[in-house]
Amino acid sequence: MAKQVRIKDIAQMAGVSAGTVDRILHNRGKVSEKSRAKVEQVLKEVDYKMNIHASAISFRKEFTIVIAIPTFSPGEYWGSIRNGIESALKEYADINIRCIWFPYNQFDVYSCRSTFESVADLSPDAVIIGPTFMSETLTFCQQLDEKNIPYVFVDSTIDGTHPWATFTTDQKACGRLMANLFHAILPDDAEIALLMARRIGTEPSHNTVEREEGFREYLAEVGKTDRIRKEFFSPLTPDDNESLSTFLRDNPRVKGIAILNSRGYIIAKYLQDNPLNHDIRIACFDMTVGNVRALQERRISFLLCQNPERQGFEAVRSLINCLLYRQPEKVLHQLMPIDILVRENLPYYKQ
Amino acid sequence: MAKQVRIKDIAQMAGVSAGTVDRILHNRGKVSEKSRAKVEQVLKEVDYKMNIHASAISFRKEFTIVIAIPTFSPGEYWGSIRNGIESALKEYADINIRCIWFPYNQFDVYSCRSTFESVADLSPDAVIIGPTFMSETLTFCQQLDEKNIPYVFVDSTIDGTHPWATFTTDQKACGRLMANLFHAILPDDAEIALLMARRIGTEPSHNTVEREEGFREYLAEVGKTDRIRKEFFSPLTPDDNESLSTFLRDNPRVKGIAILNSRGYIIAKYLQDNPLNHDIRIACFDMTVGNVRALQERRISFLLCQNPERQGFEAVRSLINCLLYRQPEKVLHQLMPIDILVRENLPYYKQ
DNA sequence: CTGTTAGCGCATTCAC
DNA sequence: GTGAATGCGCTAACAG
Repeated sequence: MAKQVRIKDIAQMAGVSAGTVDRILHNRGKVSEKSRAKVEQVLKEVDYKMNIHASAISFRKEFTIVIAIPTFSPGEYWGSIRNGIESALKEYADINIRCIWFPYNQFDVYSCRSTFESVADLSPDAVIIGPTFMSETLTFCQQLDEKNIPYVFVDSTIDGTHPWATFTTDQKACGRLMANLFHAILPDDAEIALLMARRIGTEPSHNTVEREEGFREYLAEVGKTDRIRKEFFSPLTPDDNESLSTFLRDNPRVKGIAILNSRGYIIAKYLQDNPLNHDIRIACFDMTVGNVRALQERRISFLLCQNPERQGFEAVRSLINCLLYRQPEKVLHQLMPIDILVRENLPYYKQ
Repeated sequence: MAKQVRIKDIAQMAGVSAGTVDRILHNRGKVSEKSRAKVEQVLKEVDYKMNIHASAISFRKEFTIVIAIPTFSPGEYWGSIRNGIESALKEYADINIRCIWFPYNQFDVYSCRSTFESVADLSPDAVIIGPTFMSETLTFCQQLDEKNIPYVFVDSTIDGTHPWATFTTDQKACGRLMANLFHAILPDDAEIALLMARRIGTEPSHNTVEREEGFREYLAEVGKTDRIRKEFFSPLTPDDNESLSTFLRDNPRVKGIAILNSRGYIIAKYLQDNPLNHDIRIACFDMTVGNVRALQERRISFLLCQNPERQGFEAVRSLINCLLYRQPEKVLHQLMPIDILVRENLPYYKQ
């Protein structure tokens, strides 16, 4: 195994000093054309890989990174993202990172707007954004672009921005996957209910729309579009879902219920309280506490998970790469794996 | 955010020198009871976390670690473990690790025995073992124990040994999961074929036995033990599976085929060449190239994957922790998550 | 047994 | 523009 090449070695080979090589590697400071040419020649010949430990240790600057994601109740999706971020901060505790949380209310545009404004005023070294409002995020990112502050997205992306990296899930693929599962588990003549959470005063979320697209696309491919029965329910007043009873009574061939967000446990609860005389399989998204319990008790059959912890973790990791090493990531837009959870493999995903 | 506590700080607080603190932290060298007590008192009060970068950088010793796992053809299970090991070595390139591969033939006891003997003679700093032969591994580990050489297991464990860590899958849970899936996807009156690969001159592998146990256990729990139809096939001569044809003809209610190892693609190929007049769903283990292709082409419905890359990666990682920091791992016996792969989420797992 | 000291590879500062 | 010098936190060798 060849010995690692050091800055000093490169300097010697190029007949300059270590300082000059450093200036070229990180393009900071002025360097004469002659030196630059010589060093770049050497760099082409040898495979220089910086020693990240040495780099980290002699890097004394403190970074401020701001995390602007929606607020959440314990055990919810955004909580997992936060967990991922925090475990990354712990892992990289040796690097001097000051981290400021700027949560905003994802159901209140004004909250989002004012949060983003304060962040922009603060001029941090980098930002992690969990976007929900499109135009607000766009404006925000333009400000960051102007100030040359790098930012990364978690959960989803906003078009027209220039993030350093994104860590998201392919929502359409999620929808396709959900359809794939139901197609696999249900008898040929069964119908599938697509239960959508009713949102007051807002359109359905971007994620949900994309998932439905994928869901329908897959079923169209296998020639089963006519099996879909779409219906709405109220996630906030679960007991008051009389329409759901009617719907299920009127559609006795519905053998599967797909919920394209994390509210499956509500339907599972409803069915537990108002049992039918035949089996119905439920699938939904995200390892929230409610869903996990329902999965354990077999009231939910499948859970699709988009690795939120990992999204948070990787977001921090990539920003550290950006700030410390200014190395362009190889994968700028990383799509998380979509985990399928059933009761039997659930225990191995906790942690 | 509180500033990191350094060895120097602890030394000052305890009224000793940095050298003494270092000796206590890593219990090397002799320390008086008095000093030890004082330092340990301080350590209890402050939350010391070593700066891994500083540690890594001043660590100049070269480690030799031996990797003793079965040989494999490209794209096979053990190849993924190797990939994981290599990507860990790349990630930790700054640490001076010399790594020697000692592959052995998992179908030849003598190969295993002689390989293990050479490794023991070599006296490396640490060993990664992919065990297949029980008593040979046991003897080997005893030798390592005597020489005080740490070792970790990947894939599976051997009882009676004292590994530093293990990275395996709960094979019984794998079997349960497989049963769970078939239970979910098949109509109530369907039967499930349990196809076992015939091995010449040896008993079925330990993994397979445990998986079958789990498989039967689950079906027993849901009262469907009588749905299992067990049968053997020859993985080495796939075209010569006349008995398979007979079996499937005689058991027309078999709607699912469970294969408890990675040879599902062979059955899928067989069914492609000898089509039946009804649908049969196939599920098996591991993301080998053959299985991945069959999954893409919908000839296999489900693949269960035990994260072999991660096993390899974590094995290296834990050994580095052991050798460098002598920190006991919090999780010594780590069970990998069991991923369920279908055609639609497959793309997001390549990498 | 203990304290002191010389690096590890890199970032940064300061003379030249 | 450039090179030399200093220090980051830790390990290891050495002198007492």
